[in-house]
Amino acid sequence: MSLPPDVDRPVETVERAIDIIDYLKENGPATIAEVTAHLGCAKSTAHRHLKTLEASSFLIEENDEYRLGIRFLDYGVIARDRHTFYREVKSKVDTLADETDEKIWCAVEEHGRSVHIYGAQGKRSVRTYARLGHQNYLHQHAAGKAILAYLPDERIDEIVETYGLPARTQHTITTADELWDEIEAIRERGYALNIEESVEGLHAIGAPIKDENGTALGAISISGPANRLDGSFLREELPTLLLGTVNEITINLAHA
Amino acid sequence: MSLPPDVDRPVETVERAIDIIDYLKENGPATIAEVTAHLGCAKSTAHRHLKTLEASSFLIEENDEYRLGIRFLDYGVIARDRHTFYREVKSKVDTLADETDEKIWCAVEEHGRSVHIYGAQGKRSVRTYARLGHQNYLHQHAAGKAILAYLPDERIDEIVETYGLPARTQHTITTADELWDEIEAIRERGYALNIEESVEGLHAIGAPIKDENGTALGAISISGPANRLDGSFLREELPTLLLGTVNEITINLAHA
DNA sequence: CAGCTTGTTCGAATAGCTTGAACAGGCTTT
DNA sequence: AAAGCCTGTTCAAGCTATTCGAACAAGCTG
Repeated sequence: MSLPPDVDRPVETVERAIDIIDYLKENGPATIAEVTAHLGCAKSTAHRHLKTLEASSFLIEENDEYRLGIRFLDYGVIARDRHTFYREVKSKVDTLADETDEKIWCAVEEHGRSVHIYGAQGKRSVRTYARLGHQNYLHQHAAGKAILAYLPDERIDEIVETYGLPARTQHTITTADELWDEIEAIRERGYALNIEESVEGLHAIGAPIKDENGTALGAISISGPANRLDGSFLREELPTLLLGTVNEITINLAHA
Repeated sequence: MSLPPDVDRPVETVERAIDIIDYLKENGPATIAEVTAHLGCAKSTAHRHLKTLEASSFLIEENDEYRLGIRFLDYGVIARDRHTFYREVKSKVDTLADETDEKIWCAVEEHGRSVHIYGAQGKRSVRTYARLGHQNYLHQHAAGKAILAYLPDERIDEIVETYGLPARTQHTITTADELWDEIEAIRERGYALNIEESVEGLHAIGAPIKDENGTALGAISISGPANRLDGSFLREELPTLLLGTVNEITINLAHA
């Protein structure tokens, strides 16, 4: 919960190791020379770090290049499976995908951002930038906004202050005033809409899964092309379907 | 490739951080006190490490406990998506699951072990210990044995020497002689069988996906209950189906 | 065969990690 | 209400272990 901490005296050696991992994540496989240049340190230092990370299979050496190991999947899957409602949500999300034939995402909040922990595609579902495990800004998409609206007000302020409101498309919410109006609307409706705010031509609706205090634990969204998800389908039929599913999940969670 | 290296002078501070991550992976969420006890170090040291890892969202603090962040999924999914044949394999595996109604796994080899990078379930597919991202011994299951048989002989020796041949069931191969006989058989047939070697009551067949040199890059397996996967279905129909799929993938890879 | 590049090893210096004690805050207990 | 006992957190000092840079080995290229 909360936000990533500002550590007074972080363990710099560990930060360097994380820096390497992040570099490989962003830029793909790299040689020692490349990593050395990125870190701005001695070649021998980079070498020692890479070999240490390789010993635990976090990194794999292939043709004189280091890359991220599939081992990360193991940790990610375990983290996901331990999430309170993942198992509960999975089957419902699969059902929703079958019923709507559209793309369904389930997201949870971590450190003031949203992470997609499960996705199911219907027959006609579109591919977007969204990816399993990817961190997103809460204000940029339907599931994120649904989560945001059901967090305590002071928490929302904190998050906006920390990350700002960067735009993705020309429809993305970029000012705090707009955001609070939107949150008001979401709280009244019970669900969030995303009208081309994350991807041009893409509409979506999202609804929160709440704990016993009414605070959002995560959210589920349905997304599809703007021309298909529109009018009463987007604003009446889909919300009914989605809120029904979310309601079932919430009840099951309360009795688990 | 190859095996995890024996590092001469590893970065011990990084090893400690990995130790924390592994502890949380094995034992679930833990308090600082618990981590301190596990590491056998000062409370302030554990604190500094935990906060450093939390700053990058690898760990998340919740109710005075630290747990693995869903962020690991991000790294894992990226590592998987970059794998040469993942995209190629995924759609074929989905098709196989539809055609057979059984559980299909796709595994790759890393550091002499196999990792499941994708799984698809058919309507009747069984649930086993197998999990996405989980590391397995190559000799214990169909996909692993298929990979093993198509590695260079000296590599096989290395792997057996490093990890030994631990048993899972009473049918698991546990001696080098048995293993070499099995490898011989697999090389002749072109596919591997798993007759209750990983789970009692579970049969499976696996076939390798090879690069231009004939070395295994990974493998695909079909598994199901022993009573259903048996006789000519297991030894004729399924192999034909599986080898056909694997062949398609191999050809597509060669022209990519 | 020389010259470049790569990855790897090793000793010395000093940066920074670890420690243990002390502080603050939230519980429960008396 | 106060005392006690947990937590998590901070800080200065000592010494461990990281970092550096140079030297070595090995593989390619011209």
